Amino acid sequence: MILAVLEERPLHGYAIIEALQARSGGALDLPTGTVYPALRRLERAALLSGSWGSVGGRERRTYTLTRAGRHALATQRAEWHEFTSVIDAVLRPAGGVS
Amino acid sequence: MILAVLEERPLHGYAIIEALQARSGGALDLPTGTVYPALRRLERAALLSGSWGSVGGRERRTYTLTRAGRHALATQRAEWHEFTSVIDAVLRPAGGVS
DNA sequence: ATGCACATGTAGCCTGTCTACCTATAGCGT
DNA sequence: ACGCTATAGGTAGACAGGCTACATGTGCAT
Repeated sequence: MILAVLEERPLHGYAIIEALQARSGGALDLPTGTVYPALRRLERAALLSGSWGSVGGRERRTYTLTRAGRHALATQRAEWHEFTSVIDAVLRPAGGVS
Repeated sequence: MILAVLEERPLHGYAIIEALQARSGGALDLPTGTVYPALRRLERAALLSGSWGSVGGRERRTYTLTRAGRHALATQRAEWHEFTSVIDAVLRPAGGVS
């Protein structure tokens, strides 16, 4: 999901959290203790590149999707759809029309 | 998913694993170290009731959905659909037709 | 007799989310 | 001037749950 919100444009951590809230219609409210470590992991995995910048006196770390990140996003979107298909198949009500 | 496969009829642990494989078209192959502890948790939560029985000399623990289990299944199916909707909304490609 | 499918189970590792904290600045109202 | 709130980034430790690996034993076919 982080990769997805960064697809449009680079954002800093706090803005990523707000973007996730917005896109989910308020359903998601990921705490910073979840997002910041996740960003570190994604950066370590080279899917994001982060850079410090001072904007309006504020220190911001802005993250941008790398080429590998875009590729990973596409792959993981496909995996997500495959995953939900499998779960849906298992969860389908037993009540066959048979 | 375990609750879902038990909806049709009671099954023992090994058969639950096979049912999950079958329903998922082979995509799922949950190891016993995942399923058996899960069955314990579900039983402790009173969503399943298990009973030992000797079938063909084999000791089998057959699990049946409780009334609470059926209720939980319905609830969790709804939660799953809501959950995937939220994720899908976040993952949707940014490329709006706008 | 050997090995495979059936059948149940535990121990411990590992990952990742969450709660709870800490730090610091900008802008606003009083 | 002072405090509050939103903005901004971060860590530590608790906790849950899936997975690997291991342990045990039966029925049946070759």
